[in-house]
Amino acid sequence: MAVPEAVATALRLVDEDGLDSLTMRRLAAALDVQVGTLYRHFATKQTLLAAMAEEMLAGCAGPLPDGLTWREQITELAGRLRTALLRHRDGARVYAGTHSVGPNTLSYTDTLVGVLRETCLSPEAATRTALTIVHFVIGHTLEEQAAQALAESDLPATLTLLHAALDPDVYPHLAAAEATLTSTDFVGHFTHGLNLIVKGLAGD
Amino acid sequence: MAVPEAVATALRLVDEDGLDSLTMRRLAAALDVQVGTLYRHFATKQTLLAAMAEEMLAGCAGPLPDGLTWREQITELAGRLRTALLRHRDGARVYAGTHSVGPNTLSYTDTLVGVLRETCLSPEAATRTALTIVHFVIGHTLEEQAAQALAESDLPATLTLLHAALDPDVYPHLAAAEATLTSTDFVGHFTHGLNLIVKGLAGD
DNA sequence: CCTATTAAATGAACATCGTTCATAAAATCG
DNA sequence: CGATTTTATGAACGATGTTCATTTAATAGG
Repeated sequence: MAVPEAVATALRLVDEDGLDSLTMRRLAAALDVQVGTLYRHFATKQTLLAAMAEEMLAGCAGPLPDGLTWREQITELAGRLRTALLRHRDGARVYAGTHSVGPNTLSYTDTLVGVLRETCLSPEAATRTALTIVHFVIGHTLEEQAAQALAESDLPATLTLLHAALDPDVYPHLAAAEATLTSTDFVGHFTHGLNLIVKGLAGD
Repeated sequence: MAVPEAVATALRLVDEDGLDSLTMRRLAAALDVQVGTLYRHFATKQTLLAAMAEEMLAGCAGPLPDGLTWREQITELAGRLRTALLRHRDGARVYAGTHSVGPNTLSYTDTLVGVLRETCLSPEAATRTALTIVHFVIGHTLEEQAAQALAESDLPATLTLLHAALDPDVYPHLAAAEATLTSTDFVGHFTHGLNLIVKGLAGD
């Protein structure tokens, strides 16, 4: 049994049945191996999940196209992280549940901080801004994939339940916001939030 | 057995031993009740967690002090959410893992959207901005509490491990960012990110 | 006050989970 | 070829979420 194959298979199982269905036993079965064998390569399930999180970020720090403004570079990098998390079912949950310090995660953060330092930011401000962007992407994608998961089961039920709860007398602003809140234009939401953050950067 | 007491007890158990140790059996024991009894009041553990998430947001939508600029109002509301999540151990994980549509969550979002609509934003932009803020707060607080959890166990190990991995030749910008990345000034990080978002709003 | 009906609590069970470990098979290498 | 190390096995342990037939408690009507 090879570790990289195990990680790839685990990600495939998550894609097929969701994170809650990823079981050490199921992974072992998919690898034609006994459960105990997995524990010779991964000390714990958390270790497995961390390796999966690392794998998901492969390529995210790849070279940026030439001729991009630094604003566009930031947008590109943030978009890459979102795309990487979206590529696998429950990807954001996997990533948020671990604290990876592998090379993919490190070089992604390094690249992001590097771009931000070019924008006349102090090292501290650049780092904090990088954290802000990453946290926003994670928070956004968590909710985006939660909505996807909901769409595969309860969608109409939850939607009408929410609609019924939205008494305009009690929640006047939510009533006006319902269309946007229940919209599935996640690209629009993501772009809006990211622009907000990037716009606030280093005037000029 | 009363539902509100059960929720309060569950939150207390989480505070004491962490979310991973919250078990239907342990909660039942703390309530001097049999496990099966819980399932007459909560269809599933997810339902329990959703009720806990709702409870955590109690008071978050309370009236805002007079005389605040809308920027200050937004900062105040975002800070309230962070504080509410921080008040309980693993609070952010509890909240991020559920999709509450209870009155506390609804009126908090309603209030936030309301403040944002005063800033000459369209209903759609106000809603998207509210989502951005909430997602940032959740992402930030998830990591803040993950760091807290780490601090109660592996802190030095992980820190030296990270330091060893930070080869300045491979990650030139991360090396300069290490001090900020490993800092525990979460208020500073939070304020920085929030200001970034708020600054980008409706350039008055 | 007694009874009939509803609500709530019990306790035992089921399947499944993460994890461990002594043992056996396989691979490596001098 | 034989010794040693690496890897895989298979069975087990305790704990978890959830279900359900049964019993107990509470409630309401005559």
